[in-house]
Amino acid sequence: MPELPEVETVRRGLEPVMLDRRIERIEVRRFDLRGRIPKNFADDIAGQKVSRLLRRGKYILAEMENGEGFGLHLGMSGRIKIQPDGTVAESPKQTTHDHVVFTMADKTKIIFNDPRRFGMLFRVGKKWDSEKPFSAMGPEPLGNSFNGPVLEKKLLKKNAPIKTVLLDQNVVAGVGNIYACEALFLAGIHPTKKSSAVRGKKIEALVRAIQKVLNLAIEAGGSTLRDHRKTDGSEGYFQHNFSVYDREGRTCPGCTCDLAKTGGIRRITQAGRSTFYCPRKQK
DNA sequence: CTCCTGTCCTGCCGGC
DNA sequence: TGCCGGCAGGACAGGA
Repeated sequence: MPELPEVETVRRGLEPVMLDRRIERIEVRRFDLRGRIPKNFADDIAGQKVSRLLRRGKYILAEMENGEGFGLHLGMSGRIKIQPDGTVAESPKQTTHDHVVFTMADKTKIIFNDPRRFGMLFRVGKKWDSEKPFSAMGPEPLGNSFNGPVLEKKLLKKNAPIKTVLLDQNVVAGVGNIYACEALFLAGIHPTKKSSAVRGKKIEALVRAIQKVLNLAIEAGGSTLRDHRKTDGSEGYFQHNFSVYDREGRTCPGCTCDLAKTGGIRRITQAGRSTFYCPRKQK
């Protein structure tokens, strides 16, 4: 589920309850998420104040007052639930996959829930930027270091289809299956086009398309297909603004095709993932 | 090295 | 209604 906009939505939801607040206690109920939560995780982190709350790609990073901290990845189905002290109890079904519970000094509970357990929770050092997943990670698409020339350099090195390459976090951070499809549609680029064959103005268009779709999705609170929720439990609504994703056989925005003739938006499989595109507008 | 496939895990949806 | 196969927003190992 969570791509950059969903993760950013969650990060923003965490700010008011976690930033500059002390974590009193951490209860890890299940350690066997992806990569396993380190045994000492709770002891290492609890008792400290959160001094910064960042996002890098699809990861949320919490930096503690001693400069170290932790990383959180929501995987496919991860959610963060925030419960003020005294919240009414949830049903067993809602709490079954509550794997980690952070209790803040003011007794607010921050719960990491993840049915599929593809999520990750791990420690990072002061120089997390030069550690494992982050050191090789591509630029932040909404930051200053993402532009045509930077993207072009990366795309030139690849022979895989452009859609597949956009999913590579070392090319650009935070883009996943939904927003790769949407950005390619906006830029008018066919998803099977070879990465290295996307050149010049198309690259500029792709940069703008990625930025546009991510910004719009953040404003909408992300896309809720099944799992994504804001930290208050409400849904994002960008899924209502999809141009092609999950719209096989339907028309794209502003479409003038005869659906009966064209069959509308197509769905193909690339590198094991569904790709949606408009064969008329994407070349 | 690059690229693709399979795998991790659970839940849900559609078809029969 | 009930069961079963297929599919899902991600990341990564391993094989070609």
